[in-house]
Amino acid sequence: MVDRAHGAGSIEGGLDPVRRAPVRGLAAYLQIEQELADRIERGALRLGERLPAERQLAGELGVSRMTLRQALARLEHRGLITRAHGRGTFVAEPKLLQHANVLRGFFHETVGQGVVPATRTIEHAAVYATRALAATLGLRIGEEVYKVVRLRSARGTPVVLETSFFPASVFPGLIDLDLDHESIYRLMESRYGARPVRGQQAMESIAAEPPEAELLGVAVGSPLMLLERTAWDMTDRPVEHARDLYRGDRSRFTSELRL
Amino acid sequence: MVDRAHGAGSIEGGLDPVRRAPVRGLAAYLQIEQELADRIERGALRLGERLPAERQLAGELGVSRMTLRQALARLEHRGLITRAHGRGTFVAEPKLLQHANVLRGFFHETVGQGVVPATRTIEHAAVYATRALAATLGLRIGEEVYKVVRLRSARGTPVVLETSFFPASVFPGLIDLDLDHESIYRLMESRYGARPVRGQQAMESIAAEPPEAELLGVAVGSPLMLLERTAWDMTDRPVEHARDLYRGDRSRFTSELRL
DNA sequence: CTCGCCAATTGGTCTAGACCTCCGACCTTG
DNA sequence: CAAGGTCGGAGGTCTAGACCAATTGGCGAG
Repeated sequence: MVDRAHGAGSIEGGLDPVRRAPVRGLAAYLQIEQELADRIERGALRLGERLPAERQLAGELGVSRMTLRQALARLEHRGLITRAHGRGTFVAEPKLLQHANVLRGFFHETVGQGVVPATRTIEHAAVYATRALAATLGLRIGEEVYKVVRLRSARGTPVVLETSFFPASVFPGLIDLDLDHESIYRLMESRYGARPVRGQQAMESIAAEPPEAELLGVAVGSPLMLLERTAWDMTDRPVEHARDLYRGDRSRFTSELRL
Repeated sequence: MVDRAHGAGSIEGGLDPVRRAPVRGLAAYLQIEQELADRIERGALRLGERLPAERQLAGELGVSRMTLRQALARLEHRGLITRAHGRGTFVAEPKLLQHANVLRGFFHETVGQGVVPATRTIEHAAVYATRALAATLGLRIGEEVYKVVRLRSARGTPVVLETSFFPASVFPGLIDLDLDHESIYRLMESRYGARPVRGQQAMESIAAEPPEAELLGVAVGSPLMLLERTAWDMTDRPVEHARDLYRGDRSRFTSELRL
């Protein structure tokens, strides 16, 4: 009954249409958002189905319409519902995509969608930082750096050739770990406590040169997407610089923009 | 005085701190959002500066606190302000290094940097929306759409071939205006009061086909960057869909990422 | 039967005020 | 002088009700 963060009023959650498991201390609109999101993602509310009108649903939940609308606004922003003036509120499709490489902000559509990419390590070695690499990673020239080249495939087709550089000073011994069966990013976090949280990237369209063309299984001169990126951890230490070559015919990068 | 979309009450905009240019028909919280966003981006509100308390600011604006909070929530989401429980609301970054193509979030490095691109209009006509275009712009199939194809060059070299579509219902008569000597985006704002504020884009690396190869001055099969984008205005109306083809050897797109 | 208008329904916006929690400055106290 | 409590101001949540605008379906007029 008293499952409020703060504020006046009370949640009753009376009827059946939406019955939250009361969570003490969580704001009413967040509880409602959570419950409705669960129902949608579980499929309890079918795609395209119309929700009860706002006034009615608010009544059933024992909250004011404005409070319910706060929850609905968040669900709409998440893409779980759509609202149409004069018509009603409808369940949208559960968008399960995204996140794996959230850092990129981009979503690589081909590899994405639940398809687990196969990874083949082409090369991994400790090398010495060149002038450009040292500048990028904030190191001195000649400092030790781990280089990892991996070919990732989806559904048996090579999609991207990733060449990554990690500063050895931040990840000592990383090169000796089992990189084939464990995500590098997971290892970064679990063993070194350094996780990329910020990045800068650049994209270019280039023609495939012989070495990468062969690995990616395309003709020399085919269009590739070159994605160069550098990532920093929470304390602004550079943790990775990478040069990724995506097959043009297997890759599409999307992003949202503001202003 | 009565510059309302709908709803009760009235905006007075009394004191000086925030004085909106009243726009008939635009919701109060959107007007406030716009005005505050402008001030922040113009630098009239300095970085880190504290805004007046919500109750005070709402009073000065002649709106209720809940209405003001709607505007503040949107500004916070856009990253223009930060709010701290018990402390206040503060101006975040002015993030205004980008200009003309700000919407893209990307900075087209080659064309960017002070170089004023020359624009040549290849085609401009009123056409009818195909199925795909209608879906993208939220129109009915066959509805009128303005198509504008422009070739932009920097330092005498063609760089990008832009094909844009604008819904005629939003910009009636746009096609008859002087698009060669006036920015389309400026016209959107000054004559129609619709400015893109949000976008979704996708990038692909493709090979040049004969028509665009000739216009861009590259060989057929050369790598190009295909950038498809759709933009919405503040009221979530689609205002543009574009398909841009950049020369791969003259373009590099950079972006910042979080998380 | 068709067209157009009207009314009910639904989401969109707004209000005025209430109580809660967090934060920080200030003051009291040991 | 340091520790701790108090209190005012800030944002966070919530309400009950009002009017506006888009949509839709039914009903009446032609």
